[in-house]
Amino acid sequence: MTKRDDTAAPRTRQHGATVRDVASRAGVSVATVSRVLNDQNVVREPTIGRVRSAMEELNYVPHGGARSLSTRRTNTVGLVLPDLHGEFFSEMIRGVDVAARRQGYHLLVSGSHSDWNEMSAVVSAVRGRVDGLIVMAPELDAENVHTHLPAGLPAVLLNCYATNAWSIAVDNVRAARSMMDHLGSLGHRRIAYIRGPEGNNDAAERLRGWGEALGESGVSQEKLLFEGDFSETAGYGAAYAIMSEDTDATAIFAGNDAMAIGALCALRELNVRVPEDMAVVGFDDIPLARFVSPPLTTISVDIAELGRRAFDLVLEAGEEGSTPRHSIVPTRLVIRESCGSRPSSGKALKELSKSEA
Amino acid sequence: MTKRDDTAAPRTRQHGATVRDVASRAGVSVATVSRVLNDQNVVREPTIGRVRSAMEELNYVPHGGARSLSTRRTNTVGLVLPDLHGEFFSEMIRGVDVAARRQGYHLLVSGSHSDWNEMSAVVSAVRGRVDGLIVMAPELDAENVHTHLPAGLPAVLLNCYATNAWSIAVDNVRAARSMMDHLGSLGHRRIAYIRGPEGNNDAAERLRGWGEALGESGVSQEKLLFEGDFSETAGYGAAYAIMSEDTDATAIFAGNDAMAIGALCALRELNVRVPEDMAVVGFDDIPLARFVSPPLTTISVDIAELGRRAFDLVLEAGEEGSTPRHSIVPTRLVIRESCGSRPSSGKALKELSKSEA
DNA sequence: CGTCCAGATGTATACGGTTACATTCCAACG
DNA sequence: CGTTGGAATGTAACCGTATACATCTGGACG
Repeated sequence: MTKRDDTAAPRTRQHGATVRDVASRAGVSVATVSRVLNDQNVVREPTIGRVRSAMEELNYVPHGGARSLSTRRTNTVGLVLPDLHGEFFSEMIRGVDVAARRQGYHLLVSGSHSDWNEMSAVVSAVRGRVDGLIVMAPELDAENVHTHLPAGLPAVLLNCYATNAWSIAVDNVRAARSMMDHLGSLGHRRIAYIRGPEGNNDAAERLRGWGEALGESGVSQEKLLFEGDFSETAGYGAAYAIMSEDTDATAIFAGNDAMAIGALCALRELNVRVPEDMAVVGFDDIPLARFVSPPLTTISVDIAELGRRAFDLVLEAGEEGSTPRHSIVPTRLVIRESCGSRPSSGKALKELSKSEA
Repeated sequence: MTKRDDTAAPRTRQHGATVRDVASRAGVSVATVSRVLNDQNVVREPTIGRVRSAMEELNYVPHGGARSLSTRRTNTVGLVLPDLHGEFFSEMIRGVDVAARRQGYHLLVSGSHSDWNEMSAVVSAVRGRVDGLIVMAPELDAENVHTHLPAGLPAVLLNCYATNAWSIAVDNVRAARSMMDHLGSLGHRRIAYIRGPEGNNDAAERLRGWGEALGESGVSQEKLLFEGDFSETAGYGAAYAIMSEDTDATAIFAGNDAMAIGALCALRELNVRVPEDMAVVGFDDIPLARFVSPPLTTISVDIAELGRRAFDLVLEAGEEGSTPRHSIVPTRLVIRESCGSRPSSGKALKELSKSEA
């Protein structure tokens, strides 16, 4: 293999020009070209001009990958998700993207992982492509995720508490309790709960919030807890169960909006009026929530904000000598009509156009 | 600067082990390690074993960036979008992600670009980080986008026709015509249209489909075309205009579902029954479409499929000697109740649970 | 027993940048 | 006019991997 001749004209090739091409064209060294690129103010004006026009003429675009190898910084964060379906993930991606762009970072997204093996493979595959990772593995044991992450790669766990690891989560417990407070203030004491799937972190915490609040008001969980898996059909079935069993419940708290909407369907079929005969509330504030009848009282989670903060945490985790921190993002109680504390209006469009402003 | 000593034990550093560390530990050369990595079947079994266990012991993970620089392949595609809000982009990302993963590719996402300058900056910044690009620049002149893309980087334009450039688009014209056919078969002749924003490709093509079909049935567009910008409020306003002016329209075809839903709200306020007094149809089949009352007849676009195909096109565009091709993804007419060809049932849940199966 | 050959392994360069250190240049100063 | 010193620029060593080519190894063969 012949040694490369730097002074020759650019070789014909489909790949773009390099610093060396620019250097020889401008009659300077590669170092100078690099210095102009990263505009350190050490190059004299006339030289800068020569280099700039050489870059122009050759249509030079820096090679990000090569730069990364040299600087050991990719300016990219990875976002590893179990799935990409639905509003949650889309908002999450958007939040991270916004924060990343603001700091000049790129975003590498990877979704659709059914198990940790697949995730793990991806997590390995991105070494050298990202400076840090945001990982969401809701069904996995928090401590394990942490130890399975490549050492030295800053990582933030999403919706997942773990000692000795960076993480960020929605304040599910407090949110559930605030919903319980609200229902309590409306006079509800026996509040049935439709829980999310076993092993899901969010589900567990929301359940805990409900249970704690219920206990403090002196009501036993017995007969008030119903199985669910976050799907509409689960909520539908649970509502039927709640109405057919002897629960004395006056309100239904569903672990997420999808189940709440399923419950609403069931109650309508059973001719149970909402909220007059039974209050129904959900969790998540999905876009649909304001359109169902009656509009659903729920907990709003600013998911994009979650994404933004997660990104900031990754940067923080990447700083030398920083120690793991757990961040919690607050939620907001959204009172609509399904809980009975607000008169029915039936105008979804109003709220809709407001939210667009 | 001292020359690196390959035979020494791995230096302490926060960055992971390299091929050299593995090589010296296994008592072989870096070339052999590399060969084991890319398992070419040229290394003898005992050697493979030594290398493998050395990798294990050092917790070695290949450095993707370095590998890319060497092989000139990143196994990454870039997805450049104007925005990340909403179902469309989320599904698009999902579609591309699925297709990419299947082929062992990573996905670099970039959204939230307000103008072409921002996009252009990103497109440049990803040189050396991606093997190809999927670009959506709906408001930009197709020919221009193409010429502004870095030469030699395979790129596929989304929803954007351009001669001499790879592109893929939804078959808006045919879809709009099929909707018109359907309305025609229900006896509608004077069909009002609420258009999307100027300069938007989808909007223009859907409008064309409507106009052509209308013309062929001998009806003038005069008085039947209404302004809109794809927002609910625009549909809301347009419906008011349609009802107050002397149009004789028996059906409203909105350029997208959001406007159709806005129109439904307006008609309800005006006590116009849908579909008895006025048929309303949309375009896109957003999730909400089946939940509004009455459920909306619309055009379903398999956006994830669009994404998958776009990815395949990028790979094709990257092949040596391939010539630009334009791909079109088909749509599906979804008949619900708002057009009047189906009896009202009021059970959204049925369709919902079916779609989950 | 020397030769030859194929298969296994090693050496060194390239990928496209950045940057520590070396060198050059030139004006100011003794 | 020789020195000196700081600014501008050049040289070459890296970043971590892949791979063309060189070298080595050992068995088959004459």
